[in-house]
Amino acid sequence: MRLPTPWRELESGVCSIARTAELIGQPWMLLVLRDLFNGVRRFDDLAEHLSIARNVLSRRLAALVEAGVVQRTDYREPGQRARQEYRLTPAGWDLRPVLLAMMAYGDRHLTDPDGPPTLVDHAGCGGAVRVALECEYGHRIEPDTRLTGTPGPGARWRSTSSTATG
Amino acid sequence: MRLPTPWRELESGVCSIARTAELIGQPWMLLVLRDLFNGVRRFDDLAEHLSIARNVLSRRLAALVEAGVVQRTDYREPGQRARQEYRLTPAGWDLRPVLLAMMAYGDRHLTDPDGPPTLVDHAGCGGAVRVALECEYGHRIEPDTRLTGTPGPGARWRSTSSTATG
DNA sequence: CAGTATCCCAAGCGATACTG
DNA sequence: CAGTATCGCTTGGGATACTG
Repeated sequence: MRLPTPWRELESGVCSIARTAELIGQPWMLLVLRDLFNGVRRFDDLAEHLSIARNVLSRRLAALVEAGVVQRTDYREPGQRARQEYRLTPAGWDLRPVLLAMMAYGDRHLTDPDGPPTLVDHAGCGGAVRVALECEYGHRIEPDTRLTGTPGPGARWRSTSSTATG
Repeated sequence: MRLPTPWRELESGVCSIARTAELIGQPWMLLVLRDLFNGVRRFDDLAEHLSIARNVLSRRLAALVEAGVVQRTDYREPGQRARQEYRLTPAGWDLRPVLLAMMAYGDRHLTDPDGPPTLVDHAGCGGAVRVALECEYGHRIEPDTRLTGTPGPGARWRSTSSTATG
């Protein structure tokens, strides 16, 4: 089915996916975030673990700080000299579902036959963590469940009959 | 806290996030996927709507096909000549949570004051769709809930005390 | 309409060297 | 240890032109 031109009205710039992609779609960004979620906090540790050029890492961290995803802080361990660390902000933690959804996809479709390299569990009870879609009325959304996209308050586009995502 | 060197054992190559990032982290990829989810299926429509160079789009679609995310099919509308279309495979639909999680982040943190540009609803009941984290025993995972990462069957790294993601 | 081929050019990665 | 500055050099995007 040929989509009507209204789609043209949906500028990439006012799309939440596009805006998020602008941030996390940069090279290295997702891996930097992965390491931050995993508790790596120091510049040199990130640089070494990722084997990323230091100037690139510097730019990426700056972008994360500017986006409010990461906070740079000075701290001092007792008896040691001052150091700096990069720590996710609450906004940063809101990216966790993105990473976990990516991990779920990779585990399912891109993994060696022996199985997933990493298991993530709920620290409280040890249960495996899943990413689930649901609607506000509590219905589970299965992979093939139909979704509809409609213009929201900040929209610059008109409605179409198309589905799935926006 | 200084992470111990075991982290070095976690090659990026055997990380599900890294592998998924290799696919969807390429420039344009996320926007191509967004349009595919939204029902855009024809080469020229994608090229025009995204304002992407045609050769780049060609490469991206090829990568998606090779990854098994998209299937290229010939079809013919009655009375029309044959056309081709790109359609998400079931594996492709498994990327929907990634896109929706990105959208949720963008809606919350990167949106203009007037609100989100697009609303996604459960087609059955009209309820707004949310991305939720939960553990296998049904506990909700809030943004700040602690998670633990441990080596899985396909791991090439040793355990650490670190948390959150793998 | 649906691509592929070719070219040019800039962005930006990586390496290295340098400062607090 | 934690970065910034400089500098090639390559990758790869964009425009254009060309085929089924």
